[in-house]
Amino acid sequence: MLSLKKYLTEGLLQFTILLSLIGVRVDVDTYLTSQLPPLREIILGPSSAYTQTQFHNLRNTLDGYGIHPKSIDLDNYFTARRLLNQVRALDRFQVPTTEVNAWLVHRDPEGSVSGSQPSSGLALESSSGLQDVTGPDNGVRESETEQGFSEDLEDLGAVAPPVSGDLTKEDIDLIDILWRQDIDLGAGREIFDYSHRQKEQDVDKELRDGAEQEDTWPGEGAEALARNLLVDGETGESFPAQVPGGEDQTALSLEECLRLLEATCPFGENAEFPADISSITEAVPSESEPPGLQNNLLSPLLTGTESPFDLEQQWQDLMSIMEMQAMEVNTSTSEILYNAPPGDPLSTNYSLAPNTPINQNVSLHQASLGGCSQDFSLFSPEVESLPVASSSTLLPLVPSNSTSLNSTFGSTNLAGLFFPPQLNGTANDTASPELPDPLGGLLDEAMLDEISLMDLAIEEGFNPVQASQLEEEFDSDSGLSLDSSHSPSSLSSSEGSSSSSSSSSSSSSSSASSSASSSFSEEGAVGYSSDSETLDLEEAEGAVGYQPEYSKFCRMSYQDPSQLSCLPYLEHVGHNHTYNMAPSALDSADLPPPSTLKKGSKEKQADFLDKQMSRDEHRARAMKIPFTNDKIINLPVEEFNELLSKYQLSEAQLSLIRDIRRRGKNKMAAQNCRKRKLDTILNLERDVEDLQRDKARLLREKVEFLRSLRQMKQKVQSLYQEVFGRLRDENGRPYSPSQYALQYAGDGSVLLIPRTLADQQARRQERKPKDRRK
DNA sequence: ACATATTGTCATCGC
DNA sequence: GAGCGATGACAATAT
Repeated sequence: MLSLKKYLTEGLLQFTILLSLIGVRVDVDTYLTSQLPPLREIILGPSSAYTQTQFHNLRNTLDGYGIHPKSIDLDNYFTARRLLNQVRALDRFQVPTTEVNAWLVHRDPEGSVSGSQPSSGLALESSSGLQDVTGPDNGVRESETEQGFSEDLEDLGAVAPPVSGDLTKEDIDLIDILWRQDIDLGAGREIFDYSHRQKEQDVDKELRDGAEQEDTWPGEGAEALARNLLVDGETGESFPAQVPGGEDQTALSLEECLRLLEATCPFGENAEFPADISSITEAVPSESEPPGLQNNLLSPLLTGTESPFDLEQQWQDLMSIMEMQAMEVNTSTSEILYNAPPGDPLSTNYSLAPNTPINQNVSLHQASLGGCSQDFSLFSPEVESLPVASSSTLLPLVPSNSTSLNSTFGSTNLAGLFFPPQLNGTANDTASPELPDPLGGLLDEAMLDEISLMDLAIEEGFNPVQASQLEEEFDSDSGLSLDSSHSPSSLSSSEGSSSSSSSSSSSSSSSASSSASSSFSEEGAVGYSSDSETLDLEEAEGAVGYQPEYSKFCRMSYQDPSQLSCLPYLEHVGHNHTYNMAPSALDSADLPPPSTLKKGSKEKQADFLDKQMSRDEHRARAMKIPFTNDKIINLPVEEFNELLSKYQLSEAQLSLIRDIRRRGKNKMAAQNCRKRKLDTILNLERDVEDLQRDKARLLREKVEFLRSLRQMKQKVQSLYQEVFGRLRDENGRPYSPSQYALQYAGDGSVLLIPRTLADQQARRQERKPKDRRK
């Protein structure tokens, strides 16, 4: 039964991977959810395990790199953040190629990083391309899948807050209890995400069908399965499965293939990732991929020929199509464009040759600068003298398409479009003022910016090839949702726990906390949870300070809420205040009874407690201050004065008490201040990330626009040349392009006018938009 | 022993 | 003006 199940699981997985490699999208979830519940159980495991997984993920995000109040490890935490940033940066432009290697390290099951971070590795993978193959985690996070790449990453690293934000305090407490139980049982963090859940899953499984203990952990998805890791049901250890025969090698080789694919295409789409390989796509047409979608970029021009449409709608269509294209087309955008499958509208209708100037199989540099030069040549006078040569590589358009041109460019002087004044490399200024070309200004600017775009790209360390490959990660809606999830919405969630810290400081709240990061929220709990951690029982007995804002951190504290229970009197400072406790308690603590066997230990305890006391506490005890420092510090002024009035205190005592109060308050203020400072830094860091992401996305969109613009212009040019070339005078001879030009009228008619007249109109129209700008 | 990080304290400012 | 919080700067302490 064991081998059968394992074989089935691994076989399915390998088959799925294989199918994915050749471009067939396999929606595992569909099968799992709808048809084969047993299969789902086999592969995914009991659903309860998910819950457990998520519970532990709360505490073990990045496998312990998330900040836990019990183990504040900012170094690890920031290391995790750096790793996260690196992973995120993979879809940013400035990422060097070497960082992709770091990504691969994550994937390595034997690697130290992934070995210690099973959960993070998995989620990273699931967001990187195996999502459809790896069912389990996907199932849990299905709703988040559309949030995009970084959203998943977000959930990984600093994610505890958003999750915890949805949890009730009881949930947190439960998590704490589970956590401590795990710790008490000697369970290391590394087993929380894997073995621990494995054990639970095994238990569930035994209860259900008496299954064997050894099984791969379904929650880890394809990766774990591919690793052939087995988990000892008792120890929780995971070890490589000894798969008889060559299965293991097969799995490894498949995984190697995946890695290779990711290395070459590290920003692959989740499901469509394999389908992006055009050759594979050609060999095995993908069912899921909309046919010819990537080439629908030009469809507005084509579809427009059949039905009248408004320009705005057309533009929106273009935008949406480009977005879809950006999502669908990945690293091999150019390949797909030029190795388009048969039946593709672009290739069939336009016979766009691979040598077409609109060569997208180039780097951004080529796409930009080349595009510029191309545009210049496109509208340079040589074109008109070489109509045949140009049109040979261009598209034979049916004359009826001219209506779309009319709709697209309005009353455009086509001659002006293609034979503009030399000073202006673009032809959009020729749009008539009566019916302004909606594309005109935009395109014009876009074309002008194209040059600077390249500079910008270079500045950014923008790898053009990567950029062209990256266009989808954040593009369109996914990118937007990403961004929104990063700043505004994630804010709300993360702030749910974190704003407690920053809200106490009213000044920096709105702006600084407006994009509070989840890390931030964790941070908020750090300083004080550590303090509360050092609290001993004696502190909980009453020598606690009033710290209303800190009480909000109780939820993040691992301590038993029954002890601290977020009471207003909560000592946040890790000091021992027992010196001012009731004489009886004080005696028992500080004055160990002599002549006992435990004298030594008592003394040690007293010394320990003595060391725990702060200087002010020592001073207070020396001055025999009759109440606790906490009262001195945290009582409201009225009560404080009332308290002072109850005792006959010397001037020295009063002075000391006031100093204690001042210092105590200042200490808390300093802690708040430092925490705020840290929060601000983290927020700024996050803002920078968001802005960089936005910038990259806008840059990609711009590249897309320019690309489509060039294509449209090329089509217009080819149409013009097609029409012009077919015109014959009364003697049956073609018109000379140097003497005549076509002018597009607003009513859809095309006029053949002398070149001089066309030039005059072009100049006139060129002036008017400029006047309008002034 | 040294470097670095953390924490406590003081001075000062502004509310 | 007292009280208090915020914060820079420095020192003490911890790691």
